[in-house]
Amino acid sequence: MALRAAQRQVVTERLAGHLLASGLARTSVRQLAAAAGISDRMLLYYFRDKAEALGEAMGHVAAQLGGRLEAALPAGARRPPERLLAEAARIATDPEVRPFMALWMEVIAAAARGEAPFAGIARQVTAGFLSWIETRLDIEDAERRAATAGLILAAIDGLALLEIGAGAERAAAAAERAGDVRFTS
Amino acid sequence: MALRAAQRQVVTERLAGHLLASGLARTSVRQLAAAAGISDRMLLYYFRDKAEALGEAMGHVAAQLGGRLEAALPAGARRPPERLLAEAARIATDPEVRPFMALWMEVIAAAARGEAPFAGIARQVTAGFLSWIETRLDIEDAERRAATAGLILAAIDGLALLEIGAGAERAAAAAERAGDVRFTS
DNA sequence: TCCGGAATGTAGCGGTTGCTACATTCCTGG
DNA sequence: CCAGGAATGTAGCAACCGCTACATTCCGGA
Repeated sequence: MALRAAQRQVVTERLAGHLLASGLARTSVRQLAAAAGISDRMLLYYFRDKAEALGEAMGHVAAQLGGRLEAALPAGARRPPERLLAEAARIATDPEVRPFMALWMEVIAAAARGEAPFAGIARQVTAGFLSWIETRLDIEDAERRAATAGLILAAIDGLALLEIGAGAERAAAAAERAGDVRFTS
Repeated sequence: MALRAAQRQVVTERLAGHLLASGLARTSVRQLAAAAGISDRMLLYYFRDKAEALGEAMGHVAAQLGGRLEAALPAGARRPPERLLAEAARIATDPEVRPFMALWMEVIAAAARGEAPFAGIARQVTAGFLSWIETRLDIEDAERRAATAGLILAAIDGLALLEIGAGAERAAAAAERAGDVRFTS
């Protein structure tokens, strides 16, 4: 039966929604299954193990975020780093994007702890972000472009962190201040 | 007996060392006790519960970091934001400070997940960082100074995140690029 | 209609979690 | 020297963890 594949897809989408809503807090097999509206037995029928289920769900989340980013800031046009930083900061603090950033923080922390499968996911998503930024940056020198992309990504992630530790208003003020940043040379 | 208080202090210091070395990965009561060289029974004799033990240990870590920061960049002199950003980035990527930043990332993520006692710890430490930065910033307008401090803290935290997701070299390149940043007005 | 595999339920295994009841030893003040 | 609290050990509880063996139900093709 292809029923299994179809159900698996449905479950994956529900898991992605659950992760965006609840983060990595409630991610035991039983809790994930409950969130998807199935039994834990079936979750491990659709997926080999917990890591595979989380990996698929995170992949779905990443694809979702990718679509949003593409819509908000289409490729093609290359921007000066100042403008890209300001626009990226605006996007990252957008209420609709906030759940993605919050989840992203947890994934990175789990990766830092060495938890599978998050270490791989973190490297993959980070590389995607960096490439996304680089292709929108009008800096010719590749090395400088890479370093600038890294700094911009750091600023964006840092703003998300600041929001957790100091509240949304403070993060918003800092994001606005990012508009005053200029890059020499 | 004052023995209990003395032992509690020793245990607190050992727990702090363990957290710096291993992060929040191995923080079950039994694992914490083993790291401190005592039985789990005694850990919960010195501390009311796991949260209190972690709270005390994190407090000790924060104090340690505070001392290092004070030594590296004494208060008194106020610096332009560009210089402070560059110096703070240098300190944050210092190998001796790296364990603190790694642990800090995990605490923030745990706070985002709402885990006690990390939510409170995160707010407290973030406020401390922001105040530390503000008192070293030679910007007169209080609002602008606060916003700038937030942005600098975001950049530093973001660099630590980048190190996790993209490796130390990439983070170092981005940190160096931070030296090219200028603030208008 | 019945056979066989897909789909699903039931029950449980061995392990870890935070925490505690109870017993015992240690040490000090009177 | 002994009473009594401080300090410590032993054992275990109930809940949860990821995962699986086994039984059962469902359903389409021959």
